Amino acid sequence: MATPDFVCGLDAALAVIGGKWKPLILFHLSHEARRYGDLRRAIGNVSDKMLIQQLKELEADGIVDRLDFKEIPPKVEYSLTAFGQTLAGALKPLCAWGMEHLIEVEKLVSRRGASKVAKVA
Amino acid sequence: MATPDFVCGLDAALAVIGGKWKPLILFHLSHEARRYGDLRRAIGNVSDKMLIQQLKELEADGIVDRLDFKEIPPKVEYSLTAFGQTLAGALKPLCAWGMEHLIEVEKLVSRRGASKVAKVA
DNA sequence: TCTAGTATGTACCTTTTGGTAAGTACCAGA
DNA sequence: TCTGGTACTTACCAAAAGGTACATACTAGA
Repeated sequence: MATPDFVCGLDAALAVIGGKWKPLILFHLSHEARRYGDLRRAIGNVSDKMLIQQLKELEADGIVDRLDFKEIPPKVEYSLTAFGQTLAGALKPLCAWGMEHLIEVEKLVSRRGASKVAKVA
Repeated sequence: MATPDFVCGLDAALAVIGGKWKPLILFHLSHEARRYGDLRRAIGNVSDKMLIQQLKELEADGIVDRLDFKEIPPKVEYSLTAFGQTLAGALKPLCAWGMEHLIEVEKLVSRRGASKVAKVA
């Protein structure tokens, strides 16, 4: 549907940061502006396609700024917009929660993975 | 992978509340315990399969409590665990952000939808 | 000249996710 | 007896998300 009916704002927020790499991007950009390749190395195991795609979406959503230096070889810097900063701020408590309960959550997730493996085997 | 490498806690949190209906469930249960059918009507357009599935996952993750009254006809109540409450608390700022920027986000999302429709047509 | 690095695009495929429709066991009320 | 409501399950299917591999245009350095 093109008319989203967000019930609790949470939906709205997740509509923006939903996507495997977006939280990471937000996280890494919240500290400072970064060049594309720099960002990719920081995140680690992202494919170019994914990173570019998510960056484009975040850019379209007004979360990140893309600064093209028009140089050869290409140089592009990504940073958070003011809007993106507010989002990053709202994300902090959740991030803190995740850090606080990291071990529990890791256990939970790996248990899920285990049961999935067991099903396959 | 069964060994998740959460970089920023955000990942961890999203691993738990990722899923189309989980935020809504958290939201509705954060106020009070609810019977299954009650919850389903509150959320609106969920299918039984989805709601049950997500509830099971949240239960397995120790986020919600399932209280089976062992009655016929069946009566089951769902509520947040203490752990779930902490998560709901951490979620509040994000929820507030979503509410605050609801109009912008709705515009963004419907724009995405529009371009998608345009592509199809 | 050949390789590597810059940022990005694109075609193709797999996995995951979400959704529909049906069925289960049981009881109450019309 | 037939319908509807309780909570839940299952089989099957469609759509979306994610991933791999390759291509681009250009330059610097070996």
